[in-house]
Amino acid sequence: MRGEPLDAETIVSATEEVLRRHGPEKTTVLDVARLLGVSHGSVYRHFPSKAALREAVIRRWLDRVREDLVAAVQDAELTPPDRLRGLLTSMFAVKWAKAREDPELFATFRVLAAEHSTESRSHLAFLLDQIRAVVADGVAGGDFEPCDPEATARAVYNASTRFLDPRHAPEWQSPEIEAEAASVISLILDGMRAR
Amino acid sequence: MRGEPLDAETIVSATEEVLRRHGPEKTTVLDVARLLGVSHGSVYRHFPSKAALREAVIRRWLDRVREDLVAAVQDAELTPPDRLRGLLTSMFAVKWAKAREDPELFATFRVLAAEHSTESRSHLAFLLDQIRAVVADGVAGGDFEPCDPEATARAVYNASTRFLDPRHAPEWQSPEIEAEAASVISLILDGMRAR
DNA sequence: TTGATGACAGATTTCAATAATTGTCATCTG
DNA sequence: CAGATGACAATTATTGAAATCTGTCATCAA
Repeated sequence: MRGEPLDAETIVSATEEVLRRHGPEKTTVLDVARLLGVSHGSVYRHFPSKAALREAVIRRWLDRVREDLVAAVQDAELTPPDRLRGLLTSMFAVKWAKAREDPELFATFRVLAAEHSTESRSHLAFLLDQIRAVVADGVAGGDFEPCDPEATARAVYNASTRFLDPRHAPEWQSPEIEAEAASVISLILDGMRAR
Repeated sequence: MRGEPLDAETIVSATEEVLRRHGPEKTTVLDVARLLGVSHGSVYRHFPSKAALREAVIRRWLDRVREDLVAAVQDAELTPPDRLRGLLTSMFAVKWAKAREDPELFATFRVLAAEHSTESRSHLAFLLDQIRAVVADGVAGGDFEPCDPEATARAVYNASTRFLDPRHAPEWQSPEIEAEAASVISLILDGMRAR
């Protein structure tokens, strides 16, 4: 019924657009099909359920957050402490930027993320792994106190919860948030540095 | 219409009871009056609005949390680092206990606290002050690195968000939470200890 | 006089009927 | 045949009329 062939990617983009316009509660498969000019049956050819479609949307969103993060981290010839500071600062900045540029859309993705814990968990695993790698480097090179990098990475992440967890997004509007984050990062780094 | 005189305290207790039974969405002033065997007009003699009544409930609840915390902190002759560890551990334990013993009631109070930010803020100020006092002691006695106790207390609190903020209560069910909290506390203390 | 009452207006919530959505699938089209 | 369609049953959301609640206040009782 249309010129271009309908594929999953196109459907995901259309879904994102509908989500942007109507929010997570009011987007229906029918809306998505309408935007694409196809019947809703065609959408079900590519996704087995509405939940699967929403999951594809959140997966792509999280993929892009990871891309942004990788782009933001300049893996220069810095020492591990400086690299860890840079990594955390970038993690915060990437999330804060997303949350600030379009708070409603961010809230929408937060709902989707809460719905699909598998995707959220694998995103968390990625973040932890980024931290763990820098910690391991620092321990190996003697910049950090000896420790289990896995456990320490988790502690660092946990201490950063306020600056990373979307549930705290409202607080990210405050102008003080940058100073508070810097203060926590310094506290963490001081705790890890070799004596 | 009743033997005992109706006072604000009695009304607050009855409101707590109704909240416990019906949850925050479904408790009405009429329910409270019914439980007390008075007309709802009598409730309005003591509280100008339903919001004011709910605020009184959350104030008393937070008062009691503070009492529990003060009781839990043994101000023994410990060094400031050990006292800070004990303080944070107690703060976590008190909140976790409340959340675990009756999750629905805890969720109810969370709703009330979100409604009345003034009360929440003054509760936060209390917690920060407890931390600040120990930090100041430690800095004065040379146990901690020199720092601004006010700012450091805030950093310590921010790093503890995951273990203190009611929005994270679901995670407090996990058996790993104690180990994770201990790990973050150690990270924080290592960062503060004098070198 | 102090404190309780219940009628009342306006706002909010409930509930059942109505409409829309989800997911399936037999059918159609190129 | 690959891919799209829309009728359909089951589920979920919307709607609007009726019920309930909030907050006020004139009235009453002790």
